[in-house]
Amino acid sequence: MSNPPKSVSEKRARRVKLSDVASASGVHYSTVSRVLRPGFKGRISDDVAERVRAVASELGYQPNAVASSLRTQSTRSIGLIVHDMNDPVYPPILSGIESVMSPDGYAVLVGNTGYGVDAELDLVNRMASRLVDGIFLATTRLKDPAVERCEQLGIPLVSVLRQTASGHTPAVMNDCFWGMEALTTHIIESGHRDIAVIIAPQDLSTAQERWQGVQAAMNKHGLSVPKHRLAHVDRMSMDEGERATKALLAAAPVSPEVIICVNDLIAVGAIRACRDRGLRVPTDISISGYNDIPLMDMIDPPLSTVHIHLRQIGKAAGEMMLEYLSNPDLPAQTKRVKPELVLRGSLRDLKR
Amino acid sequence: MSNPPKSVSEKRARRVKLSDVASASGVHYSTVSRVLRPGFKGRISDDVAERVRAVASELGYQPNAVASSLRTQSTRSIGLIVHDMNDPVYPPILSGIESVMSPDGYAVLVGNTGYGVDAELDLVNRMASRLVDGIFLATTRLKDPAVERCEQLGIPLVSVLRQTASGHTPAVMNDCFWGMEALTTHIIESGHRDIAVIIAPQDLSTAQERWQGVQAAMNKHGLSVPKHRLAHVDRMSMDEGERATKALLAAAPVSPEVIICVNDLIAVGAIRACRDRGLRVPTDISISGYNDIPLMDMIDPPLSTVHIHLRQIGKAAGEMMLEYLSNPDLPAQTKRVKPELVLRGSLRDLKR
DNA sequence: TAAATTTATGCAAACGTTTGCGCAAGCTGT
DNA sequence: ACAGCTTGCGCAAACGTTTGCATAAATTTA
Repeated sequence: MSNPPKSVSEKRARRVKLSDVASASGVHYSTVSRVLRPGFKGRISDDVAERVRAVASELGYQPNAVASSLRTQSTRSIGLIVHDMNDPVYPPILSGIESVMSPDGYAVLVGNTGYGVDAELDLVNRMASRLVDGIFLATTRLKDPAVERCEQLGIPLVSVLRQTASGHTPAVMNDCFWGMEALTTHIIESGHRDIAVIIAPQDLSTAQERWQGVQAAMNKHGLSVPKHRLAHVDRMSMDEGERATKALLAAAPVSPEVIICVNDLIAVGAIRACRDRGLRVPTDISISGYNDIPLMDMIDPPLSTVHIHLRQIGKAAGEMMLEYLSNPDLPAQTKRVKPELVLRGSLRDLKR
Repeated sequence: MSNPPKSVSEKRARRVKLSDVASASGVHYSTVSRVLRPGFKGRISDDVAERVRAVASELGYQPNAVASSLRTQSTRSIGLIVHDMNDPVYPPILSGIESVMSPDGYAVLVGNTGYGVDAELDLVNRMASRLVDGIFLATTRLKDPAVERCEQLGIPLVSVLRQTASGHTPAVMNDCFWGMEALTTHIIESGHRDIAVIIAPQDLSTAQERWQGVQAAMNKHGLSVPKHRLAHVDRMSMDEGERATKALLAAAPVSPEVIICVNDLIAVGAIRACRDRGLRVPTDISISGYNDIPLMDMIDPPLSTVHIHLRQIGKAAGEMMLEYLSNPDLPAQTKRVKPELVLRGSLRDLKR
């Protein structure tokens, strides 16, 4: 019946609050608030302000952001939703965003969807519940329920890397069409004709644009990709690239001259699969990637790819978010950042 | 180009709150709270509960986490402090943490210190201000003001990868001493005698243990590292590795047989620097890393290194945090996870 | 059938800020 | 000296929950 005596738990140290500072300096706590609130000017005499500030720092006062948020309806926190932080494209974006938002006092809440569309919507709801001031969505699908939900809730949204079909979402993207068309053109001009392609789900604008870029370049040269030279991956990982490449190599008796991969990780998987099949890269088969993630210059062979300015895109997205936060009625704008061709050793020149 | 559906002065949509649901279902809002609060059992009749739930979902009610946090003094959010998310060791840790904390409703706030100790303390303060329920510190120094601050504030802390000098901090670490000693022993047993080492700042337990591991193995074989075979890096990046290696190669007329690097990124930089100097790896010089980050099996030459179970460490850290959150009086425990030697092509066997 | 107990709900006080409003002083100008 | 202004600060009401306590109704017990 008798309860065991409650253990002498050292409670979470009592935080000093406004009223503590107030009584210690002999003023009302609203005065303390006015003194300490950044960007509050005038209205309080200098000597009082100074005294309050002294007491506050002596007592080690730190504002309670939760209480402040409840009152001001702004949490100074923003969400970043990605497929999987383990994909090396995302950390530089996070860095970029942080570098512009953090100085303004924003904290970043990251969420991984694991490529799930339900998880994505769930994350938006959870972040909305936490009253984030805005959301960066890097998983934007051409038709995306998460985007609709944000609009419905009135949460400022900036789409990163990708864009919706309507194009009505504020977004900072890489120019994937341009990049992939340029890369494909280079490949064709190096003499390749039997071209295989590994593409990603076409409900992502990045995947769609890259595939369209390939097709545009090939059309321009009177070429096209036959069905047996086309493979699909569900997500961006080396394993998926390996699997798709094996399917590709098994689909026809003779292997293609080159495999254009939607992304570097896929390309690395492709290199692995080719080696497994005894094919030398690029002697027997050429391979290209996209993104130019770190280490692509160090692998064997060094990967020819398209360099995306990820950090710059992150910074631009952060700046765009700041704009929308200060002016919610701004019309949606899309910024496209041009990538750069990076030619290394994984592509053979058949002309020589 | 059509214009976006411009809604008139689209304010942030008014959130439906408890009292809305209450008046719509004809009960007091406290009743609604009791019905909706997860884990509240009994006390409310089934028909009322059902009606309230129906109204709530019809109105799309989502609790205001900020208000809830203010009342309950718990934000269900935790902080993760790292040096730099661009270092590939951190994303798997984040994944691991998220995989165990997210199902319990915790959100993760990430902060990058950029290797700054002031930034670290600042991050702790900012997170404390936001009332995070706990902090994962992956930047723990042997003597760390941030750790002290957390203790002082009573914020549950789990140190990840590293440990303080006292060892009194809850922590999940890799057994760096064991790993580096094993690797070094292997290197010595492969016939290497002229061994160079690139180490990191010794105020980090990881760096310290690895260096001690090297020394222990060498002592056991009657060897030691002369001053001109020792180089230092300030942070973990390829550039730093390249710089340190160049210093190493310039410090003596004859190059060492092997360079043991504190970390994979440093090793990659070392490979680059050696190539720059016209040295072939591993024919002319051997190189080893530590961590086994992704792609280390694909670079040229494939890197011999020590594999850390990063995701597993993240999960263990998450579980430990959950324990401390539910029982703050638990004594500090340190969990060490054993790594694995991964031998690939970057290490030459001088015995054959 | 009254008393005692249980059950289901309402009431109102927190949680720690921010901020509009009001009111004393102190000042200015006539 | 007095009306009007300005300045500096206190007062108290929010913000949207959670939760101890009170209470009315329903049920059981004596």
